[in-house]
Amino acid sequence: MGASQTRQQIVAAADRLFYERGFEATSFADIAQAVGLSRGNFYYHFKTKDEILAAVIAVRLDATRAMLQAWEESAPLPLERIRSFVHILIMNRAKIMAHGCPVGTLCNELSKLDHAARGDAAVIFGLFRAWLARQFAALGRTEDADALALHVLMRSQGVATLVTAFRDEAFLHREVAEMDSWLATLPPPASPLPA
Amino acid sequence: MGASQTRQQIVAAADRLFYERGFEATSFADIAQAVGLSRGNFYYHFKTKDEILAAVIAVRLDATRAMLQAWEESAPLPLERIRSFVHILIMNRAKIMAHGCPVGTLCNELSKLDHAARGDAAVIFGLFRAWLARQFAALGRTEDADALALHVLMRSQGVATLVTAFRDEAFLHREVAEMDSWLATLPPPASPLPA
DNA sequence: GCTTTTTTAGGGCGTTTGTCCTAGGCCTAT
DNA sequence: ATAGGCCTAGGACAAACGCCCTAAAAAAGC
Repeated sequence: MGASQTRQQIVAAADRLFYERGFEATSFADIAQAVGLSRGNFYYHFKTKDEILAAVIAVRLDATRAMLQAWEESAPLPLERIRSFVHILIMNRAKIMAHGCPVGTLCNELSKLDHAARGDAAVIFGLFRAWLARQFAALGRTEDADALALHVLMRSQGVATLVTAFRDEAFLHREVAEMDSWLATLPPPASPLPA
Repeated sequence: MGASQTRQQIVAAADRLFYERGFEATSFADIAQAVGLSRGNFYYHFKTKDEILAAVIAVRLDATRAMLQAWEESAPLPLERIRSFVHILIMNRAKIMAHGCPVGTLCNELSKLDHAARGDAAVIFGLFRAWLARQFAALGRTEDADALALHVLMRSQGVATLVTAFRDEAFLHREVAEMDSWLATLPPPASPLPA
């Protein structure tokens, strides 16, 4: 098997395990076993655990960029695009209920560990933030586009955290519906903030 | 030194370390060192790590109950009481920026570990939820009191997560102000949801 | 077909983990 | 003063951790 293929498999397995179990709780052996590789062979592909983390973050960045672009291509209107973002809460509800938001939980963990890659993980949030801000700007909210973007991001994170804690799917649907109707009452007018 | 005093010191140190570094990342040795005790001596007070976790959760439950009661005693109006809750975001902003919300991050971590105490940690959230619901009910929102409670809880969690990721204090103050004005426009009327 | 490079398996390095035991110091009560 | 129970220190335990080396297999280039 080609080295780059093995590398991709390792990163894919690490990506999944870091999400499901957390970064620290996932060991070299866990990832190796998931890929069906010997632990020792790992060293050939990744010298340190931080190197794997960096690769996982890189692949998540790429995946996020691809997702954002796909949303932009499948939905012409900014409002629809923002809804695409909000609705990942519903699409991924099973995983979110079990393990939370992949981005939020990773950022939290790396913050606690005071890990060097802490900022890199936050860049994934930055991607969503900038993309959402562009959509709000396209809606005419150029003044508070970034604030609105953070507001939407904040709501998603809050819903993800509570859904993980309470496993209450009805709450998730209620809050998504609430965000939808909030978005509907939002358009052009540029008042100080949401309201 | 009395055993119960030592026990309290251990729990206090574990409480702090679990918050700052996370549960898994904190070792017996870390806690022992923080208290100035030998690692081995630990076994006399706590047989297992899970036992310490249970004690920490218990102490957090008590602290939360005490805090909620204090808010109730210092503020006669339900709206003021809810504001007391929202404003812990500002009061604890430094710690939240560094380590997130103690409750939310613990719930997230225990979920990933599939830990037995997972549900116990969520009970802390339940305390806030029930208390907030009572305040909303006192405001006349008996129908959707629980939904409103979860909504406020959700916002706090979202703000905490993003503040940890972006370390953006201005965002925190903006969202708290937004929650304040949302609360102000809320009172008696019983519409389907926030708005 | 042979040589060279890439990829693999397996084991072992030292350290740290959670857990547990035991010997002894301290305080109290008699 | 002495006996007893509470508390502590220090270390030992197997297991697992991240990390590293070496030799063989697989693949590639000539």
